[in-house]
Amino acid sequence: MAGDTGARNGRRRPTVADVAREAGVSVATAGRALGNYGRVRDDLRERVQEAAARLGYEPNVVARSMRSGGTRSIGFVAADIANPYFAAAMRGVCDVAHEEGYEAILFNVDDRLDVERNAIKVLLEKQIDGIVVSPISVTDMGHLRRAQERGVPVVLLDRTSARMNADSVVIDNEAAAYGAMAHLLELGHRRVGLVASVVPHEGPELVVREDTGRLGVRGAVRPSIDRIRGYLAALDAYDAVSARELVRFTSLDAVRYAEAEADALLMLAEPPTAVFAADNVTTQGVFTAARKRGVKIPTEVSLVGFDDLDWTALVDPPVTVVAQSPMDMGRTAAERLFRRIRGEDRPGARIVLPTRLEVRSSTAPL
Amino acid sequence: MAGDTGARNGRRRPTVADVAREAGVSVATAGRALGNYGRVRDDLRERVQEAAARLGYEPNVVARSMRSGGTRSIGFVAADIANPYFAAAMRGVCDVAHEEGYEAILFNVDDRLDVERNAIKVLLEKQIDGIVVSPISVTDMGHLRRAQERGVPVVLLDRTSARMNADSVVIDNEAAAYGAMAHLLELGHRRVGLVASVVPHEGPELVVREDTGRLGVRGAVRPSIDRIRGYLAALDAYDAVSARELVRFTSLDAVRYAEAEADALLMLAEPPTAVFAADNVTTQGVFTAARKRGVKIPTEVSLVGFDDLDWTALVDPPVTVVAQSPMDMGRTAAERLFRRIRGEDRPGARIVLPTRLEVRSSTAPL
DNA sequence: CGGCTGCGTGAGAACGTTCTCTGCAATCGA
DNA sequence: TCGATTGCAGAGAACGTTCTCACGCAGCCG
Repeated sequence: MAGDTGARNGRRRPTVADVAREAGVSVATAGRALGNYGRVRDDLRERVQEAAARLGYEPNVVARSMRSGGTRSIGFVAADIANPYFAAAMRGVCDVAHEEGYEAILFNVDDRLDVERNAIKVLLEKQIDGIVVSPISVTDMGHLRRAQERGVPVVLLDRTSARMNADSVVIDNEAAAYGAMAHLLELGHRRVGLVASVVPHEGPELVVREDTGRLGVRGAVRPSIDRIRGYLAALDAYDAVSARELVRFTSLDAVRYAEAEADALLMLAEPPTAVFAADNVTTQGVFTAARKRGVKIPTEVSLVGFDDLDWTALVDPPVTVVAQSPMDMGRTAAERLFRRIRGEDRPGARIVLPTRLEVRSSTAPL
Repeated sequence: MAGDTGARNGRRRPTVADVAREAGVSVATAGRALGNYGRVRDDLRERVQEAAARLGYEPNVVARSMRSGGTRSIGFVAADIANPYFAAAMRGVCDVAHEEGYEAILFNVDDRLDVERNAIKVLLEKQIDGIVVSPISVTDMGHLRRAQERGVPVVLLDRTSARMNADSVVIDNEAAAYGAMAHLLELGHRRVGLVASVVPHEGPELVVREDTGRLGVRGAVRPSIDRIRGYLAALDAYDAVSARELVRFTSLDAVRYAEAEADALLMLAEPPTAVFAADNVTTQGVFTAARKRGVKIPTEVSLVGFDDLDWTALVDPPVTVVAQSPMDMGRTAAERLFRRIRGEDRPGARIVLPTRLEVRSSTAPL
């Protein structure tokens, strides 16, 4: 039985030609009977199907793709599939693909633009029918545009880009952040810190506005930057402290950087009375930092996080978070993609899914 | 710009023939120059490559697969990709695949055997080169064996089956469970509950042994059953209470069932002083149930869980868990798969990766 | 100078499917 | 009864790549 674990054994897989010979008909007829196209007399169809069953015939999808040009598979490209956000999105994309009779091919790009470019290239070579991508950069998208020019539809997940005419599925990051901040500010907090993950070379630029002396932010339209924008807008609206030292950036990949930044924030001479963590990695970082330093939540510092992951409800105290639904986002993105694949051709739309502020016990009045 | 979002535009993608014509050589030569096989004179190779660049030629992988028979992609089939365990495993599989120049196609089967069978069928039709699968059933594996017979190697993840000659990558579930239990029993606990997820129709059968009156378990070699076995073995070794009412089964999909079972366990007239949760879903269920009922961990009940997920270290108290590394398991499985794909042909091996008992604060002396 | 070797090129087949086109036979209307 | 029409089978091309084979040419040796 040693030779049975997967080495090709001699017997060739039967093809349409084999079935045709077995059934005593032409290849064309066998093909029609098996592939359900054209017209075949009933008795012949049956004879062919019996022959196919006898030989254990299974169609060769590669050959089919070769003729048809389509592969009935789509690509999903994301920064890190082990991140619960993307895992859930992937799940949504996958489900819709299967409903449509398609398969999903997965690419992990680890926040590296060159890897993303290569992923798109490989997907195009594989003659994929469409791509759902959460692009690393929203400015450098030549590779995505090339896909479109090749006739392969692209849908952006969690990002929008002005440089591309494509559907995108996002949440209103600025409004969500504003809502989270409003909650803290209504509770009376006036000194609120921010910890946000940013992409190194596309990081936001914090500026001091000349007229008011308050902070502003410049940079492309990205989730993190929009959230920062919402944070600053809320500070302005409520006339709260707008200070550089209260704003902390980390890179997205590691929790421990987030934890270090959060720690520095909490240890300021004049520390914030509340913190808004702009994504799930920093949320975990702030929570951990506070616990390690023995800073009590919410009595000493209030916390609003981002993303309703399991743990945020399990910890003590449960964390108030901005909840979004990555699985729905994945589903929606895939649905839009299939509309394009079916030939719908209209200008790219920006689809905004709702968020919800899940108020729990990590926030309290000042 | 409305026509630019993905609809096929007239221009056909250039093929080797186009490049050959442009370079003024034969198709064969162009193919050799582009595909890096055979021998081509240097000046011709250059001319071809320039022509290819000029036309924007990109190889058609489908046509290549058609000739070669291989697709340079592998399939990954798992119950639920949104489950952190499988997401991490997927990550490992994906990484290795990319290192080897392969892609991974993902299938979610939602704990349904018919869906799994169909997934395997589709993967075979797609001429996939190999499959990593965490099969739902360890007895009904005809579909997996058929894949092997077709020459497609299969590696089992997190499961072993006596009915199949395939590599499998697992942990020693019985030993891991025994170790977790030994920890509790050494702390003096003698009345220890168990909550485990099982697959409905393949569930373990709990039996009372005639000689000793103590519990035994019958059933296929599955993670959950092996863990139950380890639990019972430890009870016997330490002469602890072996009682039916202390053993609770739930189905794998929902946390709330686990929570209900855990609740029933904690509310027994004579409740356990410690609980072993045999997987990550039940761990969360037990933790939540205890909190909702106000049962203090570890003072009123000690808890050992399974799987070192983020939240287990973040909650209060941090949970003692059996830690495994699904990402390594995914990597290892993929590595074995590629050895088979490269032609290695030897009897299937059972590869056991280590586990570690991560002792935290949810366990205390009786 | 003829045969041998080795290199590099081109023609053409092959992979397995689907689709187009031709042709045959039966049916129908005039 | 004849021509037009229809239904259906079969031959063969096409998809784009890779591989096999044959051939031409140069260099070498006997």
